[in-house]
Amino acid sequence: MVTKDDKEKIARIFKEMADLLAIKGENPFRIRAYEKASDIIKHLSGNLEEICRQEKISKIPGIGKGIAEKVKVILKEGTLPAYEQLKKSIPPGLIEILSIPDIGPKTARLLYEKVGIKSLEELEEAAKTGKLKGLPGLGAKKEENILRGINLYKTRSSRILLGKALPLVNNILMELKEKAHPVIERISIAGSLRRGKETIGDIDILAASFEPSSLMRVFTSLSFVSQILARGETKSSILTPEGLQVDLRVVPSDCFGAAIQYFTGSKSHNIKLRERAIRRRLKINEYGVFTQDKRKIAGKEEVEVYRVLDLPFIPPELREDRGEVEAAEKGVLPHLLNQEDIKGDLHIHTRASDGMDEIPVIVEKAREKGYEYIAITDHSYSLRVAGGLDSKAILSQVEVIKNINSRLTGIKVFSGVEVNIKLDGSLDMPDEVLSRLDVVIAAIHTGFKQDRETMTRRIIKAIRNPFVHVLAHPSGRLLGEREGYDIDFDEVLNVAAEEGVWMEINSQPERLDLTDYWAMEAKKRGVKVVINTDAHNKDSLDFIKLGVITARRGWLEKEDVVNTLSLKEFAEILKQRRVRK
DNA sequence: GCCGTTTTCGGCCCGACTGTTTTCAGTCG
Repeated sequence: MVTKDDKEKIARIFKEMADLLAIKGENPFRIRAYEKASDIIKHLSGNLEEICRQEKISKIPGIGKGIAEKVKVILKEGTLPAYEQLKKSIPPGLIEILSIPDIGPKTARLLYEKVGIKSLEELEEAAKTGKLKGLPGLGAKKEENILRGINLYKTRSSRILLGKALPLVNNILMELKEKAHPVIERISIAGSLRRGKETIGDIDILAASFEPSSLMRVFTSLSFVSQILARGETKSSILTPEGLQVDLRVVPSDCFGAAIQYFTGSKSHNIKLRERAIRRRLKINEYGVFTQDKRKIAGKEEVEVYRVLDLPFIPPELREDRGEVEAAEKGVLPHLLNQEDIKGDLHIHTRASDGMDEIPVIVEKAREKGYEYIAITDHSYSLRVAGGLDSKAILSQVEVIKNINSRLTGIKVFSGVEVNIKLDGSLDMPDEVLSRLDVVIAAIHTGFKQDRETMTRRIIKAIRNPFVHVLAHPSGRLLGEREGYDIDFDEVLNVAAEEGVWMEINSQPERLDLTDYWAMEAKKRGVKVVINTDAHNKDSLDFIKLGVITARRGWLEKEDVVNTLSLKEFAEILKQRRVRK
């Protein structure tokens, strides 16, 4: 039985091998091959053992005979001789010091060979006692930087949530524009933030300016700057007091398109484009696309870069080298859904359970957002900590909602529940009550640590209940806090496809669950998705944009998402499901 | 180690910044 964990394990082994080979000073292209293989396998869809058995593994671009063989060995033996061998020649503790800024493989090797450093602790000790300066290429300044880097590494909050980074970068942009607007021609976020990744390592900003040096001067003296890491004519890096790195790159405005393409990444997406350019005897850099006689044929607008490679514009959320370049080439890129396509929110809590607002307040906010409908889904009885409602309370809420609807025009409130899935997979509300609700969302809130088999059976039992419409936050992960449950998600999706149960993309910043990856897998199996906010107050309805970004990263189109339907269409779907029962 | 519109060898994305150099290596994105 091959699981997603096996993919992760193999990916980890290859990444570690890449790092160890780098420290050994091996051929950089061999190292990149391992890194690339690690990335490919981590994001591979389908059953890995099956793919190997059918000899399809070496057909995957980036995986050749050598790596394919190694994957098979790991699947069979659980480990890899070449990897074990490598670990003997280079202490694996060295890998951690590669995370220190300014220390790469060359420096790590130097430290190991000349000073015998094998771990981060030994590095810190050596730097503190001044044992580093005097080594070739290592002066007092570098030693100082290493110590500062270690401190930063230890204190630095790891990656920050997309939902936190977006408001933060808006503040930064606002202050920058306010203080430097005369010299800013164009400005945009770039990097993983623009691609909408669920967590962000650092913030990348790109600007076009005819006076880069004065823009840099303003940037490095903004109110939130606690440390300047680098300051040049075209690139500066600073740290915020929270230890978040913000990079600003400045280019002339006729290069802005090429630069924003370049700085948006991802790295592997860009490498793929550059390889494509080389085949066309073109060269891409952040200043433009150039012919062999150095004539510039694109660069002012991002779309031109794709156009001269005979590709349509590829939305930033897709640029992860997950087949988007190939899809673009064939003209089969998805028509990604937009936030305006969302017509309702089906997972909302009120003061009846653990929410902060009453239904009419939420309705007004929903109306502002242009919604045609919402569903009120408070917790069910067994979730006592959240003030869960029993059958009687839910049924009286149904009457309240009926009453509210009778006075509303232009928007409809559906009554529903977020029913708790008990340890054995049964629901904590009887079917006859569920049958009287418009929308039933099932979710796990307890017993997260069940083993894979038990948890998989539990969830499958819950979504086999004919009254359940949606599985909420299906993986249960909390970014930076909790791993998802141990489940066979392929199996769950297959059952969901059979039963016509929808998978939720929960838009809470720390959830974003389904993940982009599993949203894509759901789509492949014909499982519909619902994008909800799980709002506990009216303002949280705005989190919907995070869910939409996640859906876009999962290649979802309007047709894949149930709550893009108009009220009429959506009510019809609900009715059809009832008939089926 | 991977790959092929220069196809089984010989390439492999490209440039900025820093610190240590007196012309460049290492790191980073």
